Amino acid sequence: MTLFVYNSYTGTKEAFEPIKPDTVTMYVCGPTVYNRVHIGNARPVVVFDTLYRVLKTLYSSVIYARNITDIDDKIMAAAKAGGETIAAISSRYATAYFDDMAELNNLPPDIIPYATDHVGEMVAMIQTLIDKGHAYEAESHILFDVKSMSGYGKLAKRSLEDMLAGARVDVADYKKYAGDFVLWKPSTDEEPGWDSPWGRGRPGWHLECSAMIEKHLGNTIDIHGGGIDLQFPHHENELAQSTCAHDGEPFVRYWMHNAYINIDGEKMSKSLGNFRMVKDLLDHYPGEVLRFSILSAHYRSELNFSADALDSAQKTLDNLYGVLRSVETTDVDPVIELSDSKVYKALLDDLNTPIAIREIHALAKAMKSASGETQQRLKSELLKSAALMGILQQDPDEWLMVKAGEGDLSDIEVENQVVEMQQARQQKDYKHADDIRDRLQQRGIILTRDGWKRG
RNA sequence: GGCGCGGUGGCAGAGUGGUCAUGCAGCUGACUGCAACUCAGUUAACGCCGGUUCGAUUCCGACCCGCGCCUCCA
Repeated sequence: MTLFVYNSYTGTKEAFEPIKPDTVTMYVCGPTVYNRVHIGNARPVVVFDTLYRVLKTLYSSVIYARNITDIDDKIMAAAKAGGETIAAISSRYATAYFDDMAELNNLPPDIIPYATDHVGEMVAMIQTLIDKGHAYEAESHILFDVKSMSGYGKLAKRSLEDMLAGARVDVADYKKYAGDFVLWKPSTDEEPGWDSPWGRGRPGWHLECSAMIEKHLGNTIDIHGGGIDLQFPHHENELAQSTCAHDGEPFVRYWMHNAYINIDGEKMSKSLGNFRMVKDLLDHYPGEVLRFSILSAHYRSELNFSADALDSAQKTLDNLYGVLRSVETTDVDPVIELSDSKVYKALLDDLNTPIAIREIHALAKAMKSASGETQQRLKSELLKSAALMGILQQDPDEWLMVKAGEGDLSDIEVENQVVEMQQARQQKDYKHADDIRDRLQQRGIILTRDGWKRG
């Protein structure tokens, strides 16, 4: 089986082939930790987590690194505003980030490098770039000399001249060329800083990824992922730094970028208030609903988040879990060849998760009408292929009974009410029975053929 | 101003030069004391205008609309 991925660098879908036959190296840009993360930040995590799961089925070793940017002017501003150190701020929000991502069923990466742990490596890379004639010092800043690199702009597929022609931003006058970007900048005494050959200062944003990739994954990696917004300038500049520091060695074999999540702010705020942070969404929906919503669109398409879409995702998962619950699992777990799975096949085609989800529905439908061994085989295939996307792995009973933000009536109280209602029905005391039903409904209890559920 | 992306049924969202996406919602039927749940079935789309073609939602061009990026500040 071959994985195909869309390579942003070449603009085409390509058969994936790692440098080493059995090992894949993947790096995904993580967050700058100065606040709770936005749902948009969750998309690359969910997308590349899915890719990570798929890669693990194909290669014996997959090394996945996702960084934490813990030095940045935004963090400095937040620290100053709150009277805290940047370490306190970044550590608090990094922990919150890990919690949020875990709620969305994301596997932890193998390596989580922190920028502040790699200042030495960054300084070394700057020195290399200076020595090789790709960087220069100006007014205590070290700048990357864009003109020293041929092919700059190739990842973003734009001409530098075009971009600069239309730029609306003032250019710092110490730059030799307007396109040059900062590798190192000076810190005042009050600002966080590290000693360097060029004085006390701090690194430019793009540098950390180059330095950490070099240290943990090598000069050339297989996959580099992140949001499309990072393509330029962040990834373009990473590419420039790393390539120039390594005398033109290839930096990344496959660049992958996910599109944005759009939020209809007005609509959202009407129904659910401030809705953009993952944490806030988790107050209204289980993490798996958010994950399912993210995966319901192809990662390279823009995705619309709305209360409608999330409610629909919730309903869809409820239905799928309901089907799973209706089919009891026997002791025998049939051996399933993933290679026969249409879900797997869809994922191998550049992570076509909408098709994969369609095939999950097809499996569920087939499973319902099947019986015996066939049914068990279908159930196993359904569960194993859904696991590739990190969904449908919970106990269906728990999923259907317990939902985020519910739970003021205990299970036993509900049971008692249901029994009382059934008795009233048998005695044809329909008024009493309907009263109980209405009361349960108001508390979010839905009666079903074989019992009840919260919803 | 420069460069680029997108407009699919009520909503979300795939895909294809000529038979189905799929899900949620809706509708019809079964079940029910009536409902709900469940089950079976079903309606409905391809921004606008030209062109290519036997045939275009799918290819080409113009137009309209929406969106993104333009360099420490995703």
